[in-house]
Amino acid sequence: MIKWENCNPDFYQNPDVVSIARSMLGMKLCSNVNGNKSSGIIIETEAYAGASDRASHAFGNRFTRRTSTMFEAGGIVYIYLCYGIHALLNIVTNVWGIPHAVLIRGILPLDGIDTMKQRVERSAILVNDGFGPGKVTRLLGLTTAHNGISINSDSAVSLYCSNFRFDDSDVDITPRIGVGYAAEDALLPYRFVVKPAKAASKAKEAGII
DNA sequence: AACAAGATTAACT
DNA sequence: GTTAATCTTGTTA
Repeated sequence: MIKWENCNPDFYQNPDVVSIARSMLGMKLCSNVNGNKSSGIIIETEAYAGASDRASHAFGNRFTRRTSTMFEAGGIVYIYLCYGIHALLNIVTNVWGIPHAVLIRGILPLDGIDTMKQRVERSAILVNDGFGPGKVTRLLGLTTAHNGISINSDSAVSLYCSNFRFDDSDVDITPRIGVGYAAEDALLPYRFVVKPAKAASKAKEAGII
């Protein structure tokens, strides 16, 4: 039986955003919006290393109304609109003043399936319906209105750890998606993926599903 | 004040 | 494989 515990606040302060992105795989991401609770196991992440990373909105410490969220101390969410349609969810990391973030690109749907069905107007939720950064926020009911809120059990967004981990052999490490404009930084191995079908079978073995 | 581009998705052919 | 949908943001004038 898996026991989920509130993520330690220190977890978000770690200076190594790439290692945080890897260790978030297998953790449980929960939302509580208008009293509707839902959750999923994180199966895909990307690290964005702030000032030194050409793919980051905060490259060169660019500080604007939008990026200001990332300069806050780790442990809050950065949610922005992409292509005018999709809300993308990031976990802000590192200490105040260093704009690191981890983009949540995929979850395995877990709790609150009925709520998710309503949100996507479908009669069923499949294993890959949370695979894709815009689909994550849609399933969880998160929007840009949630930008900047802190991550804890009383918040609309919370994150939980357990002794469950995906093995390295289950994790694909690749360059990040859609950042071709980032010159040499586009090639960095900052994306971590567990394919939905594999994640589902591992979660089943562990008794999570 | 105007404009080009974007950390995407679903529905096409 | 291609493309439309859709709109905020940051940059330039």
